Amino acid sequence: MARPREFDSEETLERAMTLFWERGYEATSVQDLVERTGVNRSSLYSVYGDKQGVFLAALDRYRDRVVSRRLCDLERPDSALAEVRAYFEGLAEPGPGERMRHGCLMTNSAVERAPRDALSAQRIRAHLERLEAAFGGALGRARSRREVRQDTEVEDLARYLTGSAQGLGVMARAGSSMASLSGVVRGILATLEQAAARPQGRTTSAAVKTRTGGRRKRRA
Amino acid sequence: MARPREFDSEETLERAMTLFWERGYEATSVQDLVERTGVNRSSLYSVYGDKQGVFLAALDRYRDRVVSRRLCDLERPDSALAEVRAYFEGLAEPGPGERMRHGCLMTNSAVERAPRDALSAQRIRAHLERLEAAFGGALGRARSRREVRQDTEVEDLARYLTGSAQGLGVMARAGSSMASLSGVVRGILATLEQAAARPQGRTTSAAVKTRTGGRRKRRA
DNA sequence: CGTATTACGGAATGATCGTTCCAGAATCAG
DNA sequence: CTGATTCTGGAACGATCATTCCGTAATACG
Repeated sequence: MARPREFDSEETLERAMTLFWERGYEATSVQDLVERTGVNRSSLYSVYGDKQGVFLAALDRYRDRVVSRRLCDLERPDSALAEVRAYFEGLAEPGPGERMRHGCLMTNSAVERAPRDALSAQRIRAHLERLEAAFGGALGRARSRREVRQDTEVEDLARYLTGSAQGLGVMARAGSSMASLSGVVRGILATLEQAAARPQGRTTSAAVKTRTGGRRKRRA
Repeated sequence: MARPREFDSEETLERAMTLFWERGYEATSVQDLVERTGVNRSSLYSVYGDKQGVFLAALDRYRDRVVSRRLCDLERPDSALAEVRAYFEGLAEPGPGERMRHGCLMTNSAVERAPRDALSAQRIRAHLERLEAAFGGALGRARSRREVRQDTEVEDLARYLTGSAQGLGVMARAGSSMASLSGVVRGILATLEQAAARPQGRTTSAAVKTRTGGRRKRRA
């Protein structure tokens, strides 16, 4: 009915998200957002209401794009141990555009925004529950398929993996080298596999490969 | 030689530290510091130089008081598996004054300050290395004493524990319930113990309690 | 074409930011 | 007590903060 928008809201949100990801909420001014997105102040305010609105929209985009892409395989209804492993191995890879150097926007926001912004806190809580559910689902199936021990405490393990993922984000943002991050991931995976591996598997005795002959380890 | 100070620098730093711990760096204004510490702006600036100076002093105090107290047992030259366990169990306890609800100042600063402040980043890096060294030392001795398997990758395990501790701080700050935090700690410990326990230990066969008769699990 | 409607560009708002400055109060050496 | 020295209280600084306002440009409908 009237003058159409001149800016692409996808592109705008993407840039805003990246900016918040890099600098955090408080250290990002509206002026910074204007300059980075190329969108005028008035337009930003008319679309998103205020700075918090831009941030929440950016956080939602992060969830729907960045997080969902990483969790895609893990959240499939047939995911199991291999997908858990792949998720963490993916976290230690350079990734496109060195974005991981800034950590995880959810983790960063959990630290900086959750205690001061109820709406952010709500989204972050939901994200953590989503992560835990994804791990729990995969681990539960892994147990059903006897990829891990039958007495594995799936809930505890899922919680531990959720926490470990947050820790990885913190260390990445603290400037840990990629080698060091890989070390943490290796530690997480090694620990997970040792904990979950069927006890018969690692002994030197002859009683190996009983029951289902399923694979036990992927990496040589 | 002249008029003496009217404020106690110990008390001042303690309060500044608590404030930064609660709100983070950017969300804490110098005005907030003045009001919380009761010290005048001029005095704050004459003693600490600027806001960053106050923050760094607060961060150092956090390291020397809060962190050192928690790491005290773990850093003893005879610490081993029990001290690692005790460290994480201590993290899930309410603690004095509900301080843990704000997470860990080091972790918070790693996220908010490290990418933007080289001096903070340096201290945080040192802190992470300190944590890793403490875990590594204890785990190394645990291996020497055959409390854990001989093929335990101590370095990987230490890195994983360091990361897990950061993750705990994030979740605490995100508002996770104490029960949930306990679950994460339980997951970390269970995973650690499963990973480190001698493989013969958990089988249902009769070959239990061979070799050194050391305990394997504390919690029933 | 004319007009209603929307977006744009940028100036202007008051508040708050970190920091500085200075006059007066308080303490010491002599 | 006197004078030198240091700390204190608070005003004042310019810069920047998030937000609002408004005149103008650009489109769609009649």
